[in-house]
Amino acid sequence: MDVSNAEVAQAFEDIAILLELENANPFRIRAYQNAARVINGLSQPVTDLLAKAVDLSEYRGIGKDLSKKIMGYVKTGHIPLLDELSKHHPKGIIELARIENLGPKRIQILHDKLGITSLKDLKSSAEKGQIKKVKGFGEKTEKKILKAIKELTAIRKESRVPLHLVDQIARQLVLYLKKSKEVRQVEVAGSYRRRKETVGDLDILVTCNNSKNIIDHFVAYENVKNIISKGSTRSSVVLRDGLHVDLRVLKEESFGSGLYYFTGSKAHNIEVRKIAKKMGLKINEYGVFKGSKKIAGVNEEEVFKAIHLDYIPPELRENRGEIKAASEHCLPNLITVTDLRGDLHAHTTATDGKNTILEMAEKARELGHNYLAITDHSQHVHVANGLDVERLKKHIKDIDRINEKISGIKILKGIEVDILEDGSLDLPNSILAELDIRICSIHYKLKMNKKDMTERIIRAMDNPYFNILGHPTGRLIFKRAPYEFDLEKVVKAAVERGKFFEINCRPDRLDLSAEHCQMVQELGAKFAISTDAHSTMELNFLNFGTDQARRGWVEKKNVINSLMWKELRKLLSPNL
DNA sequence: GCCGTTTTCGGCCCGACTGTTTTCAGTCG
Repeated sequence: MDVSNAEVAQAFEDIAILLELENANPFRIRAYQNAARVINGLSQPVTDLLAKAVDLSEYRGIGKDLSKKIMGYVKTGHIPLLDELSKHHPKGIIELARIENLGPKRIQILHDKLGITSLKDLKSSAEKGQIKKVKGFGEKTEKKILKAIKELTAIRKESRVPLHLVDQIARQLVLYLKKSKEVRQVEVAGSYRRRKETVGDLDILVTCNNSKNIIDHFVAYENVKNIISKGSTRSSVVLRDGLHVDLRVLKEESFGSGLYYFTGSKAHNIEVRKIAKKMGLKINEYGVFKGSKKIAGVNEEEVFKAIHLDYIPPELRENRGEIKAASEHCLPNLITVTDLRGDLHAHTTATDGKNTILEMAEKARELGHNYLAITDHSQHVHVANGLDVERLKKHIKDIDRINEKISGIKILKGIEVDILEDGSLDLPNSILAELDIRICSIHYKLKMNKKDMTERIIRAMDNPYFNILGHPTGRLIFKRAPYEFDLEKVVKAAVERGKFFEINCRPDRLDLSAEHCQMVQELGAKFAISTDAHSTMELNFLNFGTDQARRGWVEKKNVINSLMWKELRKLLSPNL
């Protein structure tokens, strides 16, 4: 059966909820939650791994039993334990756990006392005022439940927001917080700081002179829709656009340990705290402690040092091997945005871009680029006014002219040429030969079967003029799944043929994903981090792709646009 | 259910806030 990783993870999460309802061993429950997280973080579908006879129990957090359950699920579409648990509990009970502040204990109580087995039941009981009468519940809880139901049906649970949108919200909020005279340090932690492609909520940390005043200032922010909690060191609100924001007030001597703690990820933190414990240390948001003596906490560097680890950049903190690497002093030398010497994918008014070659060139020069590749669409992409041979010839001359006119930057003559259904390229080699760079992308016929799509891409790579596979998986965040193909096969073919993979910086693409970056690098291939800019403003996107690359452990030596044009040029010459 | 420099049994990260209590359980991150 074709079972996606998300489905396997969901099944394990459901099992965890149902086990909680049965008062099962809490560590057994956690094992299912852990495994769900591990599966969600895999770079390849479990179905592929199993097809290659990979032993899933090699992954930390998946043991013999769960590995067997996954195999069974892939084979039969069922997990007997889940089926069994589902028999004991009404169908609607799992969705109850999605209501805020409603956990397994309270769900069980509501079930026992009021016979509630679904969201619908919950809603009607709350409306009738029955819930507040149950021991342990009260007026406020009942109101909260009603509100949560309303919100859940309004926005569903898919409340993660793309990083680039959160970026803007976070910047504004940080500026607002800094307006208060009480504030000394402000830092956004959480998955935002780890630069995940989507963010669930914002965790903001501050140090200040007076914690009550800063929390009052925080909840008074004009975009706050409602206040969830407001204590002496912590407050939680929802902004008008639906984003949850937590503010935590820290003491200056604990800022580093607090920042570390709230940056996460949770899986990373748990692992590190286990290590600390083995060393006889305790690590929490207030510092690293030996007995009652605090030995670190002012900054993150100090925290890492205290537990004998090299400094781990936030983007790597996912418990995917970074802790071991840090203890063995072999963390990757991650690419940074300032390592990049130029941009290898941009469009102009010749096709579907908003700015001219000259405008794009000037902006790229302003950004300090050594080069900018102009890579407009090829003829098959009619909707984008793609270039045919004649128009491309003229385009090449136009670029030559701009190069004569402008100094301080090299404009590369390029194309984003379509990979056609049969694996041929959308323009003849005779014209491709006149270009400095060729990005090859798929824009149509996305729904081919896996085998055909894999062959289509590899056949394209057989063309000596093929340089870079553009937005390699075609996914659009929240909108479109990657097309089906065997990435591993394609990477191996690319390595043999000297072809490269784009890390497309557009916030709605971020293609390759972090997990894919890691896998592609491990197989020995190299990357181009490119904006795919359709306007001068979008030339600023480089940081989003770089964040993604860093999350995928990508090293500077494996990014071709970290080279100056003189060096890069050799890598792009056709292998005839 | 997972895991192993306490290694095949016996542990498993840690604290804040809320609401309902009158000392704490439940939930969350």
